[in-house]
Amino acid sequence: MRVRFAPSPTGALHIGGARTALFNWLLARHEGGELVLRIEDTDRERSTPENVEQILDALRWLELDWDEGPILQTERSARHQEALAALLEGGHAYRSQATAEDVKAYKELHGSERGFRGEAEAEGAVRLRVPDEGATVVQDVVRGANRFEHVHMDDPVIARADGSVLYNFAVAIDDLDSAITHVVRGEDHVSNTPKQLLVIEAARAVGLTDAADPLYAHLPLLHGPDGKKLSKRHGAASVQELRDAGYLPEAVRNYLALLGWGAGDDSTVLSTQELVDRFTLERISRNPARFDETKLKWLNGVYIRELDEAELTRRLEQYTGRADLAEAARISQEKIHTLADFMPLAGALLDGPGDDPAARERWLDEDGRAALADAREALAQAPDFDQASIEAALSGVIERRAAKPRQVYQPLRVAITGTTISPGIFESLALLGREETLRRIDAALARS
RNA sequence: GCCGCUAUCGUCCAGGGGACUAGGACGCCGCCCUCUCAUGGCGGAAACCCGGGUUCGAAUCCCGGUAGCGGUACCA
Repeated sequence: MRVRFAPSPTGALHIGGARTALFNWLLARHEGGELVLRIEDTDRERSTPENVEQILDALRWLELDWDEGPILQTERSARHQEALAALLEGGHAYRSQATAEDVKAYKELHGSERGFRGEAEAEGAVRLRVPDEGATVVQDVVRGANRFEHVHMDDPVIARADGSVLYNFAVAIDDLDSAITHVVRGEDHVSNTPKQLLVIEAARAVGLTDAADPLYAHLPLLHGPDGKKLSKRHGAASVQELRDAGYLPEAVRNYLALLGWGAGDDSTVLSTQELVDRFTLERISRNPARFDETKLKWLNGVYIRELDEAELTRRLEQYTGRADLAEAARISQEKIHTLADFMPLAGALLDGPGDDPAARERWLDEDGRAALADAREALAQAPDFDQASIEAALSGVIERRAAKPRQVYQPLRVAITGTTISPGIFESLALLGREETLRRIDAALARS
């Protein structure tokens, strides 16, 4: 089995594209086949080296590797020209100067359900000759047989007047030459498929190849939470935005795999290895799915909690660009859902307290300050400053004051972090160390 | 307009003629745990688009409607 992922480099890799890449990758790995990466860069305006690099960058981050390529479609133009000439020569294609307006006029004359047929001319764009009779049936692994009557199809333009080839032609020739057995791509390509199949048939007729048609599998499209096209206003819409939002690639793979595919039982958390083991085309759904970040966030939290401390530390250090995060990472692990959650939670321990007036007002009133002063003394005299000693010292304070735990812990928390939200209080104090803890408490007490 | 596709909780995924009183997950609500935030545990609300037909029996098959989506480029 040979599959391919063939994005057009129009910028960052969209989530829909990432899902397509993932499904191809899972299929190739499941079957022990090969994945070919091809860049569809025949649109010269939009295809830049920077955009190509963005695609590669996204794929690398997702840890989806490929076995061949990247093949740049534009680098294959000699072969495309050869194939184009052969189709022209064999009468399967013809030059025509017909414009979009001409096509429209033709249809008004012959009925809108009647496809455009042109006359061969000496110059002009190249159109593929679609037979008047019959139909092309796309055998789709996901959606079954789709029948496209030839009468409804326009003779598609396969090369511009200047000779440069168009998408539907290049794709067909490239898939053939790469010996692709399964074309797995988005549903937006279904109506392109009969055109590509017709190109393949013509290529075979003129002896360009003797390869069989690839099998097609069209994936249901991905939409935003509102059912509309996925875009930036839905939050993250590209792989790089997901990375920036602090998601883990393994969580993204797991989540994306669940969009348009199910393992068949009720499992939701599936490691990449399990995904590879269980993935089949047959289980792909036909319904469009919505990309909902809340579930991804939950899943990401699951994966973060599964990381060992060293690995979480490594990821956080890479994400934040900071060093020595081990201790803070350890005490934050259970509380964060994304890498981006880390600094808001634990940043104050690292960089000094923030300032939340509401928190101060609520917890550093007269009672709070008294509790804080008591806690300061207990902490100053604690025999040790590890988590257990801190807890023991503070328990004593609570007992003496006949207070509720929070009446001591919250003022302390506000004193050392400036806010009401932080990792566990004992862990936080231990991380700060006795000296820094006392310093912060004194500073809070000295205020106002 | 024309061509094509799709339709199960708010969302994702199961169920594909009787096992459905329709299952799991996220989210939501409630309770428990608890130093905040989380985590964890327990419980709850929540769906077969509508109308016909086939059948002893339909969420499941067929037809129609409706809705949504894709395509309809000398873009990919």
